[in-house]
Amino acid sequence: MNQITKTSRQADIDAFTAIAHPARRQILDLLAVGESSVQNLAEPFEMSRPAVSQHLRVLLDVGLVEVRRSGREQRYRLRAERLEAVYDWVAHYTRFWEEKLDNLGKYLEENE
Amino acid sequence: MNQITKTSRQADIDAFTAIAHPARRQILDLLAVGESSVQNLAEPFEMSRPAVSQHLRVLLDVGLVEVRRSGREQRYRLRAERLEAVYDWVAHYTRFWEEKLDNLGKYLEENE
DNA sequence: TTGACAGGTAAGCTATAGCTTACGTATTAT
DNA sequence: ATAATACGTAAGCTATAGCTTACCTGTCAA
Repeated sequence: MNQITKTSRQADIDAFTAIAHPARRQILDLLAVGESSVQNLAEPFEMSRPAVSQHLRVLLDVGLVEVRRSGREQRYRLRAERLEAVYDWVAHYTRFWEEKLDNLGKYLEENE
Repeated sequence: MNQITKTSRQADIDAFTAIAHPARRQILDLLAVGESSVQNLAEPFEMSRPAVSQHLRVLLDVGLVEVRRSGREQRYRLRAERLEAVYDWVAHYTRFWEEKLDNLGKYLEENE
């Protein structure tokens, strides 16, 4: 369409979409341990390294990771705060199964 | 490929994928209030009713909702427990921003 | 019983996610 | 200088998500 569309990161894809793919969740899990190079991140996967790069790009676009250069490596680091919106959304639903746990608790108390 | 593939619910798509689409999250939000008919669920959306039906089908496939017939209505109801896996995954990451909150708390204490 | 209502599903289309291979570009090692 | 390493990105392909319209079935109302 226009130049901006071409060059800008697409901000319209959100964290929910980013974590929908299992490979991207796994990448985040790896980064939760600590900063890592692409090589390192790509190793556990069956897919090609460029494929992993593309997943990293998605994560970068939504701000779930950040990069810095270190020698000839690109070191990726987690930015978990961007998961907060997801957490907030799901957290609202916890009451549905926690209620049941409460009920179970009551049941156990009353039938002891 | 085979008959089973044709007729069976595809179990390979998980809750993460199901909640990736904003419309499906909104549907779940509506159902969090209470059971509802398709009509009712479809009303807030721009898209056609069949489109909503298809989203409901996805939610049904992953077990996030269940249906029962009531007269000529199909009443959908939330099964939020299926979000527990999602919750568990994201919850692990809360420490990343809660740590920061803790640090802020300490800072405030120490500088009061 | 005939029509209106509620909703699922098939068919068909478009856009794009996700992968591959091939190539370009920094950076370091020799 | 040259080769090797560590990436990113472009090009191109396939599969499918997500939508539409059209049609079908099941239920209640007249």
